[in-house]
Amino acid sequence: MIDFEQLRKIYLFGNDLSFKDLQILFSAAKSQSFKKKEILIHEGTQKNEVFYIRKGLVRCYYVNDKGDEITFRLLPEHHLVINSDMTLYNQPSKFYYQAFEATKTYSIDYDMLQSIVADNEKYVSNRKFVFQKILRQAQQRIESFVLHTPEERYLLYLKEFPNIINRVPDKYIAHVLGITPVSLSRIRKRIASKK
Amino acid sequence: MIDFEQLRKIYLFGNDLSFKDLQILFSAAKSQSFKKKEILIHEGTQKNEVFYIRKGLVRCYYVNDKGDEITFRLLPEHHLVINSDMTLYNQPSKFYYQAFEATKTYSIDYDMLQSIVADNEKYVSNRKFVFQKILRQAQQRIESFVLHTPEERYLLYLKEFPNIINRVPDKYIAHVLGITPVSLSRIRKRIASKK
DNA sequence: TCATTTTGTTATCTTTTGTTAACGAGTTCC
DNA sequence: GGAACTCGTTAACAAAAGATAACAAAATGA
Repeated sequence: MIDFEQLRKIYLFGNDLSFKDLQILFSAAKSQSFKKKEILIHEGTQKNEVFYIRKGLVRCYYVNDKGDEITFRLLPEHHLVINSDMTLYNQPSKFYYQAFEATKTYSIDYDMLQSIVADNEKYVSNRKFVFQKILRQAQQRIESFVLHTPEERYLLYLKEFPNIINRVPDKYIAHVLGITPVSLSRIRKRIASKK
Repeated sequence: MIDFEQLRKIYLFGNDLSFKDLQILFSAAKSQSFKKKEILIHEGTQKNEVFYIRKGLVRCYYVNDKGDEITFRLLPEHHLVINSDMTLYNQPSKFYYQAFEATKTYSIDYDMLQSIVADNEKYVSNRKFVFQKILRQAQQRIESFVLHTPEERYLLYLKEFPNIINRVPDKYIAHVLGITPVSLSRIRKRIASKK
């Protein structure tokens, strides 16, 4: 059974790609399923695979010197999982990317993707579109750190990712916001007492 | 007199662009000079001009509700000044971009740049290269907020931008790091007392 | 040169955060 | 069903940060 809503979302992820264009990508991509807690990208790996999350939620985290897991970002449906250390620095991944829910993806080797893109003008303009989308997220996140307090940052996150907050423990959100879980708990209490 | 060192830097800014390729760009770009405190991009502007800083230093800042100037980033030579609100959101600029030193630039209208790029395959691959460079900086900055303390963040900034710190007041650096000038002063004292 | 402004530091006080530990409510797993 | 683990909250204390003001040094500008 075809899930048209999902097809539409996938279609809208790109910019002006026809279904035929998407078909080329799909034929090169493979469909994968991950159980909860399975690792998509392992720390230290030099493998450069790009995942499109069809369903589920992926947690990107870093393990520090003390062995603590610091959640760096949370990726829900219709987001891309990219080994950014490989893509940007050609270095092994600092991060683990772990399915936090049962997750279904389409995935494709990064170099393969590049060569497909290079062959098709429409993909090139689409790449620009995707780059811009990623840059928007990055820019917004930096602004939230520079221009806002932790409390404002939390409220902004709630507003921007309402579909994430009830799916993961608060401690993950805390780390994403650059604060500790205890601190987030206090912030929540403070917000509640204001209303 | 041709400044070969500067030519080399400009050349290296791109990826595999020949001098002939650069010439096309140069002929479409204009050379501009800004005195200290002159504004390159005004808050609220919808003009989308891209500047390559040949010489000097540009301060990007935001004016908050109270009228305080919050420095968002500092851009030295061989960096790009981009109206990111226009480029990413098609919205008027939240920020001012101001020459903090006497500054010389090459500039070009963003849409013009896009059409030049679209006409030349080498520029397209170069655009990817520049996007990646910008993304690297963004990623690194986000990591510094999530994974490091303000003190570590300051030390990282010193290491990464040694050519900026002695050219601007510390209070600008403080805001870029997401802390107050008073707090940065204390951090500096703490660091000094450790040694 | 001299007055003005800007900048960095310091002090004081308040608020917030980090750290650690404890507790209870859920959840998971034998 | 019961032991073990996870999670959010709270408490207590220490450390750090924000806000504000005061002050001196440095930079700026007429």
